[in-house]
Order: sequence, then structure tokens, then C-alpha cells
Amino acid sequence: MARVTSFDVARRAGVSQPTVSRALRDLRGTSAATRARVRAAARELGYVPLQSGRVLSTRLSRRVGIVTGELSNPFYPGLLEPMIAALHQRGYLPVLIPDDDLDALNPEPLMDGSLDGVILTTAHRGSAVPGELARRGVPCVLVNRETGERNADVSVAANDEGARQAARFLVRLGHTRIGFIGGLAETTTSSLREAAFAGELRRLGRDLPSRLVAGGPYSLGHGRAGFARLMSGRPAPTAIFCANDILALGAMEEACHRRVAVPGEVSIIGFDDMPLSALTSVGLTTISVDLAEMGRAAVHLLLTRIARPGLPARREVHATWLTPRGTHAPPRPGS
Amino acid sequence: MARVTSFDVARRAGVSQPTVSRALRDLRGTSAATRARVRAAARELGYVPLQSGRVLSTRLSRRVGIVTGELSNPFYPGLLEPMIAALHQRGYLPVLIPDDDLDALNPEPLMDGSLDGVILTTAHRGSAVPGELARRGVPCVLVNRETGERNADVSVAANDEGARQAARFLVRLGHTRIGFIGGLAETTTSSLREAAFAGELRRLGRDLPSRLVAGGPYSLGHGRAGFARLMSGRPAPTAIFCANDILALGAMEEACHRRVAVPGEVSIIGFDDMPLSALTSVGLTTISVDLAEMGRAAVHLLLTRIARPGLPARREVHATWLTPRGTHAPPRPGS
DNA sequence: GTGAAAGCGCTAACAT
DNA sequence: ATGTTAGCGCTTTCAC
Repeated sequence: MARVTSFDVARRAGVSQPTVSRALRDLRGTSAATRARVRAAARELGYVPLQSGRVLSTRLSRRVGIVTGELSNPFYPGLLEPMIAALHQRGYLPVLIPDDDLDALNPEPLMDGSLDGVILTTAHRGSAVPGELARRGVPCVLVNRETGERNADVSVAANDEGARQAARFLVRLGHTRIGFIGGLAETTTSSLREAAFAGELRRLGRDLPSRLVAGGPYSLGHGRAGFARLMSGRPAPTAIFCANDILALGAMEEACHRRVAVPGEVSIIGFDDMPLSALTSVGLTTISVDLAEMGRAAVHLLLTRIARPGLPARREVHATWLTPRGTHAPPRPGS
Repeated sequence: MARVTSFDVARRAGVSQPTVSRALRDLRGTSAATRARVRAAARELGYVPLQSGRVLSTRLSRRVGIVTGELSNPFYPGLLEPMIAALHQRGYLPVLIPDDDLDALNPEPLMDGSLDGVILTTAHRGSAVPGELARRGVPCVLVNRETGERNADVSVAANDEGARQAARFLVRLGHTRIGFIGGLAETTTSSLREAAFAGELRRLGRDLPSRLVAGGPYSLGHGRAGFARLMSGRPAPTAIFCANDILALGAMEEACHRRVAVPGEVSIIGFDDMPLSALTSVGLTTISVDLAEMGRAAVHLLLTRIARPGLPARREVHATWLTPRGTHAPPRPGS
């Protein structure tokens, strides 16, 4: 069961081996007749070119690495699906490199020549990987989170404006005791959202005291814990803005667990509008971003960078808007 | 910015190129001293071995293909996450090959030597791919769905027993007009579940008339459509068993849309217990399978097959159980 | 323990 | 339009 090589096809078609290579790729400089004979021979033998041979010689793999958080966080499937579809459509296959934000990411697979480029979804302040990839000439795009440096291609949400929209919305509803549950402090999705949220509250004559701020890694569990902490202070907040939908979902879980009515006793607002949040049974009021667009933009940035490595770095910032669903209300009178 | 090769490292360390290869892989037959010198030189130069060179020579890529449905169907993240984690832990990276059940899957990337093995999550009756991979000696495992043939490694749920558990549960609750929303007819997850469900109902003195059976591809939309069709018949069913949780979620969406109370007017039961279904805001009563275990088992089957290709085919069937949550109730009196 | 030489299967450059 | 030759970077065999 030895592998069928282009030599086998060549022998069968009565041509030389490079002719097989040319014919199957439809390069000009092969007659229609030979092309047909080669194709026939290849089909008969079930010939499939070996990818490693091709990559070794061309340095092109048509694979793109996607460094991603755990898929059990439904944000990632929501972001990845459009990227995968866009890549697939352009003839690229995604290689998933798991990164849990805790263990250091092993960058070797990103630089071993097996990928034409890399999309990072889990960057944060101080990430060494983007710089290292740049130094080695591996095309790289940051999506959703960035490092703070301004020298990479990024596709991100308007984190500051989104957070301000949340602040204005809650204040307009009449809330005064407003809390915040953040994510990992090193991520731009958490720090930018928190800073802009606090700033806008201040501008509107409210404040965000530290006893009403919780945070931790982005997970259901930390959403629960944050909610528990915030709600056990006295007086408790009447509204909570969460740095993303996962945290908001965790907060809702904990609210349900503690029999705190949402939005009766406390309003909860998320950020991202991942697909799950729109289910009627979830119905999370949130700051929306077009995640599909953000993902596709990242793919597009990467593919153009692969094609023209010299281009200056580009930033795509995606607009946000408030999507009111079922988890907000004015504060209960007298609370 | 030419690439650093093992020759560069060799020159710097004052040894021959193969010695570099041996030293970095800690092969016996290299002195500790040389090993140290080589390692130092490699680090200084930032040497990373080129994967295509290595693969060409060893035919081992440490990549595994996962043919998967769209990640926007939350079942797939639930199944993939444990597989990805298990693979990563064993030093393998997953390459995702999207398959939407409609367009024919292009099998070339599965057979171009770039993958040590393949896990198929979207097989169905008549799938040509597993046979083709077998013929070419590419290790392959089916997970969740199978083809019907008995000659491949598979990791699946106890579809028949699970469906019987659902039937017994609904009958015990007192339901008599019971409906079924199936998935793609060609999939074992739909056909086996439907057959066992109908059989068990019959055994218990109920029947499953075709006007109470709907079906289509596995999607939220088809769950909604199925629910709409079933509930517009007169008299309407008081309980519906869905071939999986996505369909059940779709049914719940449509129920909400039509202001049909769940479980007040109609009970809804799913199958799979994907992580999402356990959220309190969803609270779907369902037939559970340990998806994480099913995924890990698939990885384990694949890795042992890669190690010992000669082994006879194995089947791992994962137990199911009923997980009562919030979407079931006895039929309303007089309905 | 280490070096020299060969070979994995492909594409690219150069002849003709 | 096609054949010949070389080379991509690694691992492996065989000498010594």
C-alpha cells in the first residue's frame, strides 16, 4: 500500500514527472492532450499530491492558524464560525491552537512553516507572540482583543463607545447604584470597556466605586462569583454591566440560584451579543457587535497581508449598538 | 530574513547537520556536551524546525483532521472542545474541515498526507469518505454519527436506549398524543432515535402517527418549522420528543413565538444534553450523553489506531440517561 | 558519538 | 510543449 506519487502517474501517462505537476495545476505550457492523459492517469491511480512535498517546495500551505480560547465559551464558536467559513471559501483550512489564557502558549507550531498566517483571538497586554511572529515574517492578525501596540493588523469592536452606550442606557433608565463585572484585566476587552464605562458614568454624575467592581477570567463561573460579590454589598446595585456576555450569563445563573429577580431587582447588561444571547429563553440585553463581520474582517486582513506583506498595519473597528432584550428595567421604586 | 535551518545551527555549534537533528530530539547517541552546545546555538539563532521537511521525511504530522458541522450549532463546540483538549494534551493539533451536510465534502485534504488521522462527526448512511480513507490507509474514527457499516472505529451514544427512555418518560407522565421532530433522515442519530422511540411507544400501547412526525436538517430553524407543523394539527400533541437539543431549542423558540406555554401546554424533550441546555435560562429536559467522554473516546480510538493500524474495529457506545429540567410536565387535564 | 550520503515528493529553473 | 536537473529541510542509514 505504498503511496502513489507523481512518478507513478508520469510513468502511466508516458510523460516526465514535472509534466504531471504542471498538467495537474493547469499551467500554461502543457498541451490539452497531455493534460487529459495525465488527468486520466491520475484519476485511475487515485493520485493525491502530498502536501508536505508541495509545502517544502513552495512554502505555501493554505493553512491558517487560529489561536482560540476554549470552545465551551460560546463566544469563541460565534467568532470562529464566520472565520472558518470565510477561510474555507478562499481555499484555506484552519488549524486550531488552544490557548486558555493561563498556561503560556507554545508558539512553535505557529512558526514551523506549516501556516501561511495566524489569527490571534486571545492576545492581551504584554503578549509576546505577535511581536515574535512579526520578527519571523509570519503574517498575523489580532481579532477581538489587542495588545495595546499599534503596529499590527486588528479587527476589534468599538470597546469604548460600546461601554459608553451601556452607561448612558443604564443612567437613562434611572439607575444610580451601578456595578461592573470585568474580565481578565490584561485584556483590552476588559480594560477599555471598564475605563470607558467608568468615565461615562462620571461624566453623567454617577460613580463606579471599587466595591461595585468585580472581575476575573472570562467564564460563567467568574460571572457568578462577581455577581455574588456585588450583590452581597449593602446597598446592592440595581444594575450591573458585564464586560461580556459570558460574564452576564454567569451573573444570570447566580441570580437565578439566589432567587434575585432579573430584571425586577437587578438589571444585567452584557457585551458582544454572541448568538446564544439572542435565544428567547436567554434574552440578554447587551451591547451588540457584528461578530460575523468582525471575524470575516480578520480573515480578510490576514489574506491581504499574506498577499502583500509590505502593507502598513490596519485597524478595523466595528461599530456597537445597544440591543434591548429582557434583562433590563428601571430600578424598582424605593430600592 | 531567510529562514534559519539546521545547517545554520550546525555551523554555529561546530557539528554536522544530522547531529543537530539528533541532539534536538534527544536521541541516544549524542553526548551531553554536544547536545548542550547544539541547544544553545539553536536558541541563539531562534531555530524552529520546518514542519514540512520533517513530515516529508517521517510521514508524521501530529495533526488530526476533524470534519465538523457548523460551530453555530452549539452541539459541535460541545463535542469538539473535549476532543481538541485531548488532542492538544497528546501533542496533536486539530485541523477543522467544515462540512455542511449539503455540499459534498472534498476529501483531498484528508488524504494529502498532512494528517495522521481523521475524526468524522458528520457521517451518514452512504458516506463515501470513511471507505476511501480506509482504502488509503488513513486512520479514521466516526463520532456521534455512523454510516451503518460495522467496520470502522466509532464512538456514539446509545441512540436506541436513549430514545426508549424518552418514550417511557413521556408515557409515564401520562401523555398520549406524542410527536417527534427528527433530523436528517440519513443520519443514525435521527433514524435510530426515531425507530426506537416509535417502537417503544407502540410497545407501551401508544402510536406515532405520521402527522405527528416532522423533520429536516439539524437546525434551530427546522426545529421551529417542525414545531409549527406539529402544533397546527388538531388535536395538537401534548408532548414532543426531538431528535436532538438543537431541534428542541428551535421548538422552544417557536413555542415562545406562538405563545404556547412550555411545559404548560406542551412538553419538549431533547437529546444530547449539550452544555447550553443546562443553563438555567434554557433548562431543557433532555436525554443526556456524556459528550465530553464521547469526544475523548473518539480521540483515544484514533490515537490507538494510529499506533496500531492492524487492530480490529472497535465500537464505544456511551450510556444515556434522562435529565429532567424545566420543559416537561404531565398533560394538562382535559387536553 | 559523529559525519557523509541518500532520500522523502514536490515545484522551479533551465534546456531543448 | 516537454524533459533534465536541482533543491526545498528534514530524518535515516551507513561508515568510521
